[in-house]
Order: sequence, then C-alpha cells, then structure tokens
Amino acid sequence: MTEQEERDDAAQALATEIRRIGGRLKRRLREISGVGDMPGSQIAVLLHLESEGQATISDLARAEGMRPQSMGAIIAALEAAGHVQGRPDPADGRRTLLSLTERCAAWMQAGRIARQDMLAGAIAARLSPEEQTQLGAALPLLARLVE
Amino acid sequence: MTEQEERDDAAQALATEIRRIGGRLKRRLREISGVGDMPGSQIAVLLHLESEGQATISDLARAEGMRPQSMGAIIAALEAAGHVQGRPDPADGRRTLLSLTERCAAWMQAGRIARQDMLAGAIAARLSPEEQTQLGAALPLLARLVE
DNA sequence: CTAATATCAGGACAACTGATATAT
DNA sequence: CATATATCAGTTTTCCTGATATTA
Repeated sequence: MTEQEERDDAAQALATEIRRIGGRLKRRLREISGVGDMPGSQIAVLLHLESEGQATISDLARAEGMRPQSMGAIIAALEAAGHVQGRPDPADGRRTLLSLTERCAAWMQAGRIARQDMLAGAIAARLSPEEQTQLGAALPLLARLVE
Repeated sequence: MTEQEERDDAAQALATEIRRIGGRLKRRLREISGVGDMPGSQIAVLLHLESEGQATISDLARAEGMRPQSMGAIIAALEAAGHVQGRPDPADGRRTLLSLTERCAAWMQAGRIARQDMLAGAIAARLSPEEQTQLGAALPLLARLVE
C-alpha cells in the first residue's frame, strides 16, 4: 500500500465514523438540544441575539448556515411566542432589526435556559472537563468539513 | 462565580457550539456524505454489510440508532437498486438475512466508493493527518452525548 | 440596472408513530 | 402469552427551491 493509499484509508475510516455518529447526532440533536418544548434552532437564535443584541433575518441565516426563508419560519415562531421582536432599520428600509423582548431577555438572564438546557446537562454529566476541552478543540475541525 | 457555575458555563458554551455546528452538520451531511446519488444512510449500510457479512434490518437499525421501519425504507431502496439481497434465516423464520450482492461487493472492493466518497475527500483535502487524528479521538465523545 | 432583504407558496426528504401479520 | 421481526400507512419536522415586492 502506498502512502497515498494509507492516507485515503484513514480519511475513509474517519468518514465512516462521521456518517455513523453524524446520523445519530442528526436524529438525537432534535430531542436533546431543545429546552423543554423549544427546538435547538430557536435556542441558537436566542443565544445569538443575547450576545449580539440585534440582527436581521439574513444575518441569522448566515450565522446558522441556512436560507433566509428557513430562518424566517424560526423567527415567526419566536415572534408568535413573544420572545423576539422586530423594528424597521431606520437606516435601511429593507431590513428588520430583531432583538429579544424584555421578558425573554430577563428569562434568559435568570439562567432558566441554562438550567433547562438538556444538551449542556448531558455534557456536564457525561464528559469530564478534560474531555470537554478535547471536544471543544475538535469542533472547529468538523465545522471546516461542512463549510 | 463558584466552581460549579464555572463548570456549568463551560458546558453551556460547548452546548452552544454543538448546536451551531450540529445544525450545519445536519443540513450539509445530506449533501456531502453521499457518494454520487447515493445518500449517506445507504453508504453506511453498505459499509456495515461489507464488514459484517450479513445482518437483519433490526440489526442495522440498532447499529445506526434508528427504527426498523426507517431502516426498512433504506433497505428497500438498496434492494431495488440491486445492491443488497435478502434470504430467509433458516434458523429463525422471522428474520431476513441481508447481504451485499456480488456485483455490489465487487464494486466496493474495486474502491469505487472510496474514490467517489465526497466526505472522505473533504477530510483528506481539508484536514491534516494530525487534525484527522484529533477529530477521530473526539468523535467518541460526541457519540457519548447522543447515546 | 443590479444587488440585497424579506416573504409567499409549494415540495422533498428523512425520520417519526401506530397498527398489523408472522414467527419464537 | 410475551417478545421479536418485518412491513403498511399516515404524519411530522425541517429545510429546500422558485417567484415576487420592496428598497439601496
């Protein structure tokens, strides 16, 4: 076996494992990544808005790697639930600036998301601090594969 | 901030990153994990059958972490395409033992999957050998979160 | 005029749940 | 009778593509 073939085999083995775990991840992330009834996609948006203050639908779509139409549906659900609100951008009439409602911001600051975050709970319960560090370092590598 | 709170914060930050990358992964894995027209879920089954020889639908469903009904649909597609074949288990009338067809086994041995595997290609192209090792070591940690 | 934002409408996909027939 | 395998049928979720109005 040539060195090139060995490298290909290594990549192939890794691909197989990613497929297997990725498949599971895809299915389970829906259940474990939510907070109560709220899906992980909505949580991600709230956390983004909490740290950034405000953003447009297109901003959020880019940040999460999806289409504006898809993000629009997520935002519509969050608006209907009274968690985010939009106001027109005074500087650009095309844009709608989204931000957390006061009630939602207070709810998040009270740490209720953190305490109910099943994914964070699973991480804390099942991974040692060292393992968490190891996983955190590897995530950007995974991100590079899907960008 | 107590040590406990610091640990919780670390887990929360990791959870946020997994949500973001996991979301992307979920969406992009469909495109990049396939081999040509074949979806990643089918590839995973073929690789499993290649290494194990034969298996039932329920075996495969358990291995991939999904329901037998869902695996049934994947198998039906592979059978229709002539890639796998089933025969009744002589020892247990409930079971159907699935295996690769000769033609599919030959196709896989010829390395055509490996050369057309976009995910393996992305890994080889975008990650150094060291990074591949690092990612490989972290995948079991991710698996532990979703089991 | 071209590009970006947002939204409407319809569609595809991959998993799910529930129910059923058969065999152990 | 309780359990396991396989399959039929219908539903849900999530994101997709295409088309359109508006504004920069």
